[in-house]
Formats: sequence, structure tokens, C-alpha cells
Amino acid sequence: MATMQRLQITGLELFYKNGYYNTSIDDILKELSLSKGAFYHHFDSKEDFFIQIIQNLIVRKMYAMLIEPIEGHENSLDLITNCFENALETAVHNELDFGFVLGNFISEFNGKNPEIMKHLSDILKIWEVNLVSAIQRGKFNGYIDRHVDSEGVAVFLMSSYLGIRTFMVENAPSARKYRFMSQLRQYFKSIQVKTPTV
Amino acid sequence: MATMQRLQITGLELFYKNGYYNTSIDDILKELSLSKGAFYHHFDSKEDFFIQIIQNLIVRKMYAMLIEPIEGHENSLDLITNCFENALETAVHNELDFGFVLGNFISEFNGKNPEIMKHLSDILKIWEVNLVSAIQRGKFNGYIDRHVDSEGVAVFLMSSYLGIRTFMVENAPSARKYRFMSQLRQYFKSIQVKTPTV
DNA sequence: AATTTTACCGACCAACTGGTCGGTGGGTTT
DNA sequence: AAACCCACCGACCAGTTGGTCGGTAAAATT
Repeated sequence: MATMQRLQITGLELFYKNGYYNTSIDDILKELSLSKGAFYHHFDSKEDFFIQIIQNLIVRKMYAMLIEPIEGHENSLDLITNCFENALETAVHNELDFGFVLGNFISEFNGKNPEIMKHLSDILKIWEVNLVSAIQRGKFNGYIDRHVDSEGVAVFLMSSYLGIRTFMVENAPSARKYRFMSQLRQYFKSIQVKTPTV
Repeated sequence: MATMQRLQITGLELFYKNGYYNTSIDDILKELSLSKGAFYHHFDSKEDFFIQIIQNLIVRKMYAMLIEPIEGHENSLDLITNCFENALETAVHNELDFGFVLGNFISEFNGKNPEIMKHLSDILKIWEVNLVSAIQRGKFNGYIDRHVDSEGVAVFLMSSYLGIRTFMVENAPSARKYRFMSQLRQYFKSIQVKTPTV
């Protein structure tokens, strides 16, 4: 595989595991048995390197995991439920979950690096916009109560998702995932269209 | 004020603002015009310093802001609503919100420093236990539906709280707080005891 | 008054940081 | 075959890191 790609993949892994500021370029190079020269041949700086990682890896995966799965015309709430279910399942198995990766980096860069924050915020914005669309589609298609605030639901969903991921990291991920999903369904019940039970 | 306290207060401020690994002891000392000698006279190491900050500042504030306010015998859901409302309001004004401080540090130390993680997890555990108690009290007192899973509600509440804080940090905190609280009330409606509307 | 303890100073250290730069060897152009 | 480009090497640099240590002046203890 191309050296540039290998650097980015390993870079993201280590940045995620140890944090951006706590991972040195040397750490990444040691992992791949490459030299400083190789790194600075491909990237201008550590910051430029990370921005390319965001654009090449994080954005793409966010789309694949959290945006495309909710684009269909089925019941939005079902789509979102399944989407979260799958995303959290990869999280249980300690794989990279890009929604969380994003939240993590936002914590790390907040107030420290406005340039990088802008890139991260943009992704969050895209997620938000797509969630709002999905919810409005759900209203239009008769699945969601027309009186609910789509923006509010989106904010609530994103918040709880970012939060449960922080929380899963610390203890009993599988049990917490299960409990979280149950309560999410409970919440969804409260915003769906009430069909009188015959 | 005693030098030791001033070090801890300034330390927490800077650790919170810039991250633990991205804040040097020299940064803290410069802020207070103190020397290395002063620091190592009072603390064994940077890690020891941070653990004392957790125990002296973070634990106390967590109790004051997120635990004691939900201990009363009124309607648990009201208590929790008010508690979150207040905590998020301090967050809007960019003051230290210790629930979030906790979540932030958990992200930062996860997988890097088990010793510190243990201390942070303990606080989260205390919060969880107290939330579960409050919810069970709510069931007992006839405010909350007896069929709901208390543990699940607690996990959901903590998640969404940690999440909204990450999310508020990035954009339009006040609007997001408002939207979040609306949806929280919506969720609470779905778990409270259903009194037939006459 | 003599001694010990406390609180603090600041020069110093080895390890590490992001980044620079002169090189080198293989492949492609001319 | 000469000239050039590309991908990479690794010694080196200045600045920063957490941490050490010998010293000192004031306060507390004897």
C-alpha cells in the first residue's frame, strides 16, 4: 500500500488511542519503520497531516456509518434505531466508531486549535442536517408526530449518542449499549404518531 | 490563600482548558509566578497533583451540582430536570461544569492512565448510583412508571448529559440547551405515571 | 539562643518534541 | 548517457517536558 495511506491509517489509530497531542510523529514512524524524511515528504506539518486524515478517513466513515444508513424512505425511527444499533455494536468490539472518534477529537481540540475545530464541526453539522432531514421525512411519511421539533430531536439524538460512547468506554459496554437502546426506543415511542390501539 | 490550593485551582483551570497532557507544570507555575521548587514541595508528581485535584475539587463540585440537588423527596423527574437545567446554565456561561469536566477527562485518560481512570470512574459510579436511587424513589412515590428500568434511565440520562455538553461546546450553546431540555421533558413524559386525563 | 522544619527558589538534567536539510539510490525523460 | 524527479533516509536543531537538587530565609520548636 502507498506510504501516504499507511501513515494516515496508523496516524488515526494512534491519535485516537493516545490523543493528538500525546502522539508524536516519531511514534507513528516507529510503528511503520519509516523516517522523518518520509513523513515530511508527504505532509507539510503535523496539523496538515491530521486535516488530511479527517478528510480522507473520518468524513468517509461518518458517511458510511451514520449518514447513508438513514437516507432511505422507510420509517425514519427504525432506520435511526438500526443505524445506532450497528454503530454501537462496532463500539462494543473496540473497533473504531467514527461518530465517537469525532466527539473525542472535538473534546481534545476545543479551544486549542480553531483550524482543526472548523473541520470537525463541519462533519457534525453534516450529521445534524441529515438527521433533521430524516426526521422531517418521518413526519411527512406519517411515522413521526408532526408537532415535534425536528432540530430538537436531532440535537437530543446526537447528544445521547456522543454521551453513551464516552460512557461505554469506561465500563460494561455491552450492558450499557443494551440499556441505552431500550431507552432510545422508549423515547422514540413518545414522538411517533399515535395510532389508537384499535 | 494557601499556595497548595492556588496551585490546584489554577491547575484544574488549565488542565480543563488545554488538556492534561497539553498543559505543562511550567504553564501553571508561570500563571502563579511560582517556581518548580514550590510545586514539588507540595506534590510528588504531575499525576499525584492531578489525583489531588480530582479528590479536592472535582468530587466536591460533582456532589454539589449533580448529586445533592436530586436527593430530596419531591418528584424525582422535576428534581433531575431542575438540576440539569442549572448545570447546563452554568455551562452556557462558560463556567466550569463539573459533570462535563469529568466526561472530558475520561475521554482524555481513557486507555492512557488506568490509575487516574479509576478515580474518574469512581465519581461516575457515584453519580450513577444516586441517579438510580432518585428514580427508584420516584417510582415508590408514585411519580414514575413502575415498569421502567431504573438503571437504563440513569444510563440514558448520564449519556445525554455528557453528550449535550460536548455538543454545546462546539456551537450555539444556549439554543442547544433549550432544545435538549425540551426533548428531555418529552422523554420524561414517556416514563412518568400515566394519570388518565379525566 | 540554637536547632529544626517549612515553604519556596531557580539552575540544571536527560528525554523528547516538531521540524529542517543535505544526502542517496532507483526510475523516467531527454 | 546525462539530467532530472521521486520517495525516502537519518543526523541534527532549538525548544519544551517532567523531574532533581542544593540552597535560603522565615517560622516554629526546643
